[in-house]
Amino acid sequence: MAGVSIATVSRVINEPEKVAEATRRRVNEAIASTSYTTNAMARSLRMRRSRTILVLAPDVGDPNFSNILVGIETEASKRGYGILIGNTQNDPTRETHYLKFISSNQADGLILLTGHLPFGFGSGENEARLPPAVAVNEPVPGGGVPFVGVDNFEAARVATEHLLSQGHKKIAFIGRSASRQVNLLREQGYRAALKDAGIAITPAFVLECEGSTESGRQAAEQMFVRDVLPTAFLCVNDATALGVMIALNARGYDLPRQFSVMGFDDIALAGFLTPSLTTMKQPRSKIGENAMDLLLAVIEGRDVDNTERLFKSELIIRNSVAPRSTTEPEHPDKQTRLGRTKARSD
Amino acid sequence: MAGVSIATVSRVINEPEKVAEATRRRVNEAIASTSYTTNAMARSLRMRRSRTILVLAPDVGDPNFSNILVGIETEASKRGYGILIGNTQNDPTRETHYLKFISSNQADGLILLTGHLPFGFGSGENEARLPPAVAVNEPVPGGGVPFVGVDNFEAARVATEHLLSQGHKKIAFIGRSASRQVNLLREQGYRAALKDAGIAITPAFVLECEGSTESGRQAAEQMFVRDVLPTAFLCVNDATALGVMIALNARGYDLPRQFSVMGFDDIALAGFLTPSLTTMKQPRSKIGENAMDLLLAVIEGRDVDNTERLFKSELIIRNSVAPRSTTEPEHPDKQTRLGRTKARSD
DNA sequence: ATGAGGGGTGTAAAGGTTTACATTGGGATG
DNA sequence: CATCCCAATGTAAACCTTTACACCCCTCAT
Repeated sequence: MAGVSIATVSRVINEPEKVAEATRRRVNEAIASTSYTTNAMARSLRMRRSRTILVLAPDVGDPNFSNILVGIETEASKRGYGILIGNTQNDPTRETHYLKFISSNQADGLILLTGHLPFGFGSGENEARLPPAVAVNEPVPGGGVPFVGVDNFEAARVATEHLLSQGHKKIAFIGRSASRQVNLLREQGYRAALKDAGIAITPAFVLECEGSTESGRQAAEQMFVRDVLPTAFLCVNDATALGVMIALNARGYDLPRQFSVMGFDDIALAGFLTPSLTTMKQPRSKIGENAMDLLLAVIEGRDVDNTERLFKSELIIRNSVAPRSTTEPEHPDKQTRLGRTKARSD
Repeated sequence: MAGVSIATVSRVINEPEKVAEATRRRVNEAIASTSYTTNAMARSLRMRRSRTILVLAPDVGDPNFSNILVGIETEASKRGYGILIGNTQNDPTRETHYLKFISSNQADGLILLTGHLPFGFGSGENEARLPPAVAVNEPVPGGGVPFVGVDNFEAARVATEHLLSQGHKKIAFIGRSASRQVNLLREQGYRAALKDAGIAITPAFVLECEGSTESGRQAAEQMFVRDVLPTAFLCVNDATALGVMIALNARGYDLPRQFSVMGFDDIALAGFLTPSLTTMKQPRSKIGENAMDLLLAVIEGRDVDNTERLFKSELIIRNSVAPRSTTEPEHPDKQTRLGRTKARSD
C-alpha cells in the first residue's frame, strides 16, 4: 500500500468525493503504477450482485435477433453492466444449465428472447425464485414478465391494409401457430384488418407454419393443392416470405406481377431478395435498449409504471407487392411443376 | 446445517467419493430441501478462476459468425464453461471495456473473432498480461495467439481452380485488402491458382473491397469503367458476392449465363439467392468447437502441440457458376445503365 | 495389549472487496 | 481556552467458498 489503508482505497475507487484531494492523488498514482485492478469476483461476493445480465435466445444467429442483441448490449454497456448471451437452441438441458448462472449469483437479471420461461420455472414451488426478467420480441405466457417489443397486432393490421390498398382481396396468411404468441398476434391483426374491410376470412387461406424458410416454402406448396388461389401472401416473418418466394419462383411465376408477397421484420437480407421484399420493420436496436433499460429499472427497484413497452412497426415498401393484376392467375396445370433450382437456370 | 460441518458439504459437492455413504445422503437431502445452490462468486474468488470465457466479435449478427458461436458455446457448455459474448463493433472503447472482464478475473480466457488484439494490448508493457487466448476465423497479427480456422489460401486456390475448370480465364478477384488477413490469404490462393494454370494476373481484375455487400456492389460497378471485362468473379466472401450479383443484375445481365460469380463461406442465405451461390463452405461449428477445445487446453496447462488448427473448406456447387459462354459478353453501352431495383420489375 | 495407519470429519485460514462503526485531529464556536 | 462537530481515515466484520491440517476412532498387525 502506498501510505494508506485498504478501506480508503476502496473509497477512492467508489466514492472519490469522500476522500481528501491529496490522498486521492497518492492512491491513484499507486493504482496506476501497480496497474491494480479491482477483483470483480470479490466485489460481487460482497455486494451480492454481479452487474451481469443473462440474455437467453433460442438462436443467436437469427437475423431478427442480432440487432436486438446489439441494442441490449449497448444500453447495458452504457450503464456499466455486461451481458452474457446464452444460446438455448430451445434445448431444456441448455436452459437449465444457464439458469445456474442466475441462481449462483452470476447474473442479476434475465432477458428472454425465447418466448417462454426457462425450463424448470413456472412449475410451482420454484416460480418465486425467478430473478428480475424481461421478455423481448415474444412475450412469455406465464404472466408477470414485462414485455418489450413491437405491437404485432397493429403491425399485422397495417401490413394487411397495405395489401388491401393495392387492390388485393384474396390474401393468404402464412404462419398460423398455436404455440407462438407472435404468430398468433399477427394472425389476429390480419383477421381484424380483413374484417374491417368487410372481407370474410377464407379458412383455406390461413396456413400453418412455424416461421422458418423451409416451412414457408412448404406452406406455399400446400396452397397449390387447393382449388382457389390468393393473389397476395402475408407471411409471419421474412424468412417465411423467402420460403414462399422460393416456392413461387420454382413454379415459374413472375413476382410481383402474378403474386404479391409481404414479409415481417425487415431482416438485413430483405432488401436483397428478388424482388426486394416489402415488409414491416422492427425498431430492433430501440427494442433492445428499452428492454435493458426496463430490466435495470426493475433490478434497481425503481417503480416501473408500465408492464409492457410496445413500439410501432414501420411499413417498408419495396418491390414484392404490386397492385392486383386485373387478370387472375390461373391455377397451374400440375404437370408443369418444376424443380426448385432448375427452374431458374433457364 | 443438517447435522454436518460446512467443509463436509463442500466435499459432498466436489468430491463425493471422499465422504461416507450415509452422511452423503443426509447432506444431499438437506441440499434438495433447502434448494441450496453454491455461490459461484465465492467459489471463483477462492479458486481464482471463473469457468467463463470471453468471446470478442466485431458483430454477433454476422451470418458467418453465428454458427461459429454455436460451436464455441456447445463445446464450452460440454466442458462446464460458460461464454460471455462481447460485441465490439470494432470500437476501441468497447474493447477496453470488455477487457476489464478479463483483468478483473471474470473470465479465464479469450476467443478473438476480431482479427486483432484488443485495443490496449500488444503495445509494450501490458502485453504480458494477455490471458490465454485463441483467434478464430481471422488470425491476429501480433503472433503468439494460436489460430483456428479454415485454410484460406488453399480454399481460394480450390475456388479458383473450379472457375478455371469451367473454362474461365478472365477471373476477377473482388476483395483485396491490405489490412485484413483473410482477404490477403484468399487473394494469394487466387494468385497461386492462376499462376499454376499459366495465366498471368491482370492487375485491373484485382479490386479493393473490404467485404460488405455494398463494397462488393461498388467494386463490381468499378469494373465497368475498365476496358476489359472478366467472365467470372471470385469474391472474398458471400456478402461481397451478393453485392456483385446485385450490380450485375442491375445492369441487366443474365446470371450465370453472362457472368459467373463465386462466393466464400456459404452463409445461410447463399442457397437462396438468384441464382443460388456457388461458394466455399466453412465447417463453422467444427471450427468453434475446436477453438474452445484448444483454449481450454491452454488454460488447463495441457501442452498444445500445434499453434494452429486449419480445416478444409468444401466446394459447394450451385448455380451461380456456369461454363464460360463461347460468346464474350460485350462491354455495355454506358447509356443503358439501369437503376438497381427498377431493372427487375419489367 | 499396544501401536500404527487410515478413513471420515471438523477447524480455520484465505481469497479481495465493501461498509458500519470507531477513531483521530483540526477548525469553528462559545 | 474549552467544547463540539465534522471531515478524513482506519478497523474489522461479512460475503461464501475451498482446502491444508488437525483430530478422532476404528481396524489390523505385531
